[in-house]
Amino acid sequence: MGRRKIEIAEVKDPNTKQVTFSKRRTGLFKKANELSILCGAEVAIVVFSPGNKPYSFGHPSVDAVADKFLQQETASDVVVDIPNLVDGNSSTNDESIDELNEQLSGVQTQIFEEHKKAVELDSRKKQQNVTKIILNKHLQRSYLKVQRKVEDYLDAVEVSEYMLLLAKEPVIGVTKQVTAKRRKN
Amino acid sequence: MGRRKIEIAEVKDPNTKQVTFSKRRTGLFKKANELSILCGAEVAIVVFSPGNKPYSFGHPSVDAVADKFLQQETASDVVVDIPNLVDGNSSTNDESIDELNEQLSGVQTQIFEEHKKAVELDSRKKQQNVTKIILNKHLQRSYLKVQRKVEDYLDAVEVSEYMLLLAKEPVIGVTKQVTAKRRKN
DNA sequence: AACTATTTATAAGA
DNA sequence: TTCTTATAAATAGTT
Repeated sequence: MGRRKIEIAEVKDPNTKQVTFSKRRTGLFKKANELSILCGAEVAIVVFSPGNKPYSFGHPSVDAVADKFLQQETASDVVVDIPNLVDGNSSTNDESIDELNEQLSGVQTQIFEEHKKAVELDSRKKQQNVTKIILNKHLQRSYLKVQRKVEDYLDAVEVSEYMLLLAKEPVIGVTKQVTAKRRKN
Repeated sequence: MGRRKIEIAEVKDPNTKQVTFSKRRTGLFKKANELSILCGAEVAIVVFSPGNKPYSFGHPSVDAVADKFLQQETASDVVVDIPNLVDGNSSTNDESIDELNEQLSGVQTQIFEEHKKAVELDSRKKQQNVTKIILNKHLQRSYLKVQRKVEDYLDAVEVSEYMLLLAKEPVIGVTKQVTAKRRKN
């Protein structure tokens, strides 16, 4: 889109590279803004320049979109991780595995929710200009809660570890069921 | 850039909106890819479609760029928050405040490093297909460490809270010094 | 920073 | 959806 067509390959001249970065970053953010308005889409972009300076665009905000994305990532990890533990190793008792999975995902949901609260507290902290002291105390409480949940969860994992030792055959049903919940992309 | 010029305003027809989103999301990611190659820049994009489906682009990866960005955000928060606490309230002893700030940022650095380790462990977990059990135990240890640091830090904050009660005059020097470290954007 | 000759993205239509 | 194409928009090289 210029006087000449250029190859998409690293620009060697540092000065040209910086100019190109500046122009194209502006263009990219403009496109992102148009996309968010035209389609009501949420968009977050983070870019580090050749000189490693951070630039960001977000609608409604980088943090809001990032949190939403990371939560989905976390949630899908949570669901996917369980069969990795069980699959390919097996068991003699499908029902007890199902039950275990159910217990685990319950605990994981709790961890997730607590973490979400901690993150939300942190965001609020940025928006309102409240003193650090009070909110950090809330954060500390949330961390404590998360930590207890993690402990509980690890106890549950120990149980499932033990069950693996007793296990004999692959539990394909569990894997299938959970794989379906994995996100694309 | 089409048969007609369009206003940058929400597209009403849901079908057109979906088509527009699809085309423009493709275009946006293409531009992002070109930017990353031409300029050697790190780029991460997350978009939620009108139907709330997540799409992402990342070079070298969304997680890598997001982590880097969030770490900077965290680090800058840390530096910026201290003067907010002190500024506009005051003190009688600049030296002791400076010293306190120094102590606090030391503790904060430790918190940050521990959190970084925890995050890195989590990323590694995704990449390698190691069992969940072992890594969660590491994570648990990291969380415990972070928590202890947070406790230590909060103790330090208590001290500074106490100093505020004793304080009488604004400490402008501290605010200036630290404000300069705030990132743009 | 501005300016354009060109290339590229894309809105509408099939 | 995918393709086509007229047109709008972005931008590479220049000033």
